[in-house]
Amino acid sequence: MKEQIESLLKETLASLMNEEAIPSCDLSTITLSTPANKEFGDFASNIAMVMASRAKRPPREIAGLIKERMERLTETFDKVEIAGPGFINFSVSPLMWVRVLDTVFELKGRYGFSDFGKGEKVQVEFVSANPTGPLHVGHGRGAAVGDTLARIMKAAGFDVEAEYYINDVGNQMNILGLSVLCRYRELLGQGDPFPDNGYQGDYIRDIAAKLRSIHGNGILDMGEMEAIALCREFASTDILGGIKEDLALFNVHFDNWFSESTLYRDHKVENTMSFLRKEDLSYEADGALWFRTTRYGDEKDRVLRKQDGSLTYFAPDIAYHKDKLDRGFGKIIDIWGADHHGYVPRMKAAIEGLGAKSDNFHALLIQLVSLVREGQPVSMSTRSGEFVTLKEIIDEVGKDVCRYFFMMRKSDAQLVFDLDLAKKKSEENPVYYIQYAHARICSILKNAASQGLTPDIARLEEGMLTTGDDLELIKTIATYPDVVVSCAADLEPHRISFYLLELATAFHRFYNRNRVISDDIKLTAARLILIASVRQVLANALSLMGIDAPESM
RNA sequence: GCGCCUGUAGCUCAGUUGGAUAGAGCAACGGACUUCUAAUCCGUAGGCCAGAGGUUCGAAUCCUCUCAGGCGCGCCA
Repeated sequence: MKEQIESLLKETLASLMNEEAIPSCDLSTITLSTPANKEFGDFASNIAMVMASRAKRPPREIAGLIKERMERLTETFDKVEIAGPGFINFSVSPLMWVRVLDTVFELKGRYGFSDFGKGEKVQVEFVSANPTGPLHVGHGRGAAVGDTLARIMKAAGFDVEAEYYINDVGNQMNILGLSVLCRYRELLGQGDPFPDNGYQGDYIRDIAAKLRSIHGNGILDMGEMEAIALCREFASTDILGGIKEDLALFNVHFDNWFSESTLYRDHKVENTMSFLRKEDLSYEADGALWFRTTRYGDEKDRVLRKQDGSLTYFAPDIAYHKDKLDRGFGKIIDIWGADHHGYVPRMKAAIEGLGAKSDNFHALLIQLVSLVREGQPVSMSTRSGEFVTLKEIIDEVGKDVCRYFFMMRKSDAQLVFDLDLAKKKSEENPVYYIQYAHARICSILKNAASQGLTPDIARLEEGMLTTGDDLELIKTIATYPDVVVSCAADLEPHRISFYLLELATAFHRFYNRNRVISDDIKLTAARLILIASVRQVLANALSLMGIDAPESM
């Protein structure tokens, strides 16, 4: 709806500009706002005030010209008014609003989809946890945000690929191998001291036990390097399998799993290094190799290859992002923990050095999650193996609650996850509030069906649903596509959770004040169409969040 | 010391990129079940948008400074 009105406004402005009645300006920057106060109509434009200074005429005079043209569109508008310093307020006619329901019925599960993204190739990379241990709560938030964002951007017309980057190279993998080997030897009565920097969690013992049941004590006879390598490969495969299971349980989907080791195998790291040297973006100093990131605004140059000859984490990461660019993504979105924010300028510099624009790259930073149980913080530290896994939380509170809670805040705000609240099946828990609205509607529809009544858009009579709560509900339904677009455009998927709350609230209010099934046959038919539309939109929005829409509760 | 994020009702947070009288939900208080699910609804109360300047028709939003909290400033990953 908003889009329709916007394009009408733009047409009007374009014709006024042609007549040189108003100064020309960039039409693409024009947007409508929705006034906080209902008395000001459905949409408002400040365009007259923006133009006033350049036109050297009072804003209300310019507003008058626009109003006069727009008013002629009597099918669309009930009234167009000038208010305050020069706002133009549009009240859309109820009949226009009601037509939104035709769209919902026509598009069904695809209502809310658009071609906003115009098929642009986008990659969202998220979670990307090292395969050295199970996913914990913090990964869960990244998973929920990333998966939801990917779904939203698909709906908004982008060509999206969700990717998981597997850091399966480097020292931490050897430490993993060594940790498993030690536990394995322990099982066989050989008590080597456990390494200080080893992975402490019990899952390491489980993996060691699996190795024993497969290999017996055969690994004891191997050379140290060979044994570690075997343990490393077995453990990372096993852990990655577990990660995949947890993500599936969480309804998180990836299109691609990208292994860091393939960057080396396919010489991409090497090629990227020589590319940088050729472009004079790297240089030798103090026995190390540096990237000139300062050329692109970083505060200091960064090391690519250390004095000892090994590469930093940054080096393969540049190769990885070069590979992303080579795959043709116009937007590269990385979802990182907020503690990596110092890494952003460096990566932006790398992107520019590789010949792309820094806007092609977006780092979405996810702030910390802290757990609270019975009012007390639950202590977590990865190093000691004392952490709460994602799976434990899902098992405790359920997938739906978990996903919703992770999306309740904008991602750069810290999140307190209250386990007691999450488990409450009451009004305090927004997930149940929303799902309850969906279930209620299903219940009414079932009830109606038992009386032979089914929602049929063809039987919607003109003039129905044009007032009061009915109209309010329709207006809320109508904003849904705008919400999806705004989430995608601003990379703020959390807004969808607030929209759901708003729609559920509007429905519950409607339900308590109005009857759907009544003696009034025409009104009943119309309201069945209305609530069926609400149900559809609830289901659509929930599905973008990967949350179920239950038919009964 | 430098940089980034945060600061909005008692609590937890929104605020559509600068718009009109700053909004929800909890908690508090008062109401609504013979009626399609009360896991719901209606009403009341609650504010110097951390503070001070500035930019303009107009600021919670942009700029500068101050204060408070969090996080980063490796040839770690």
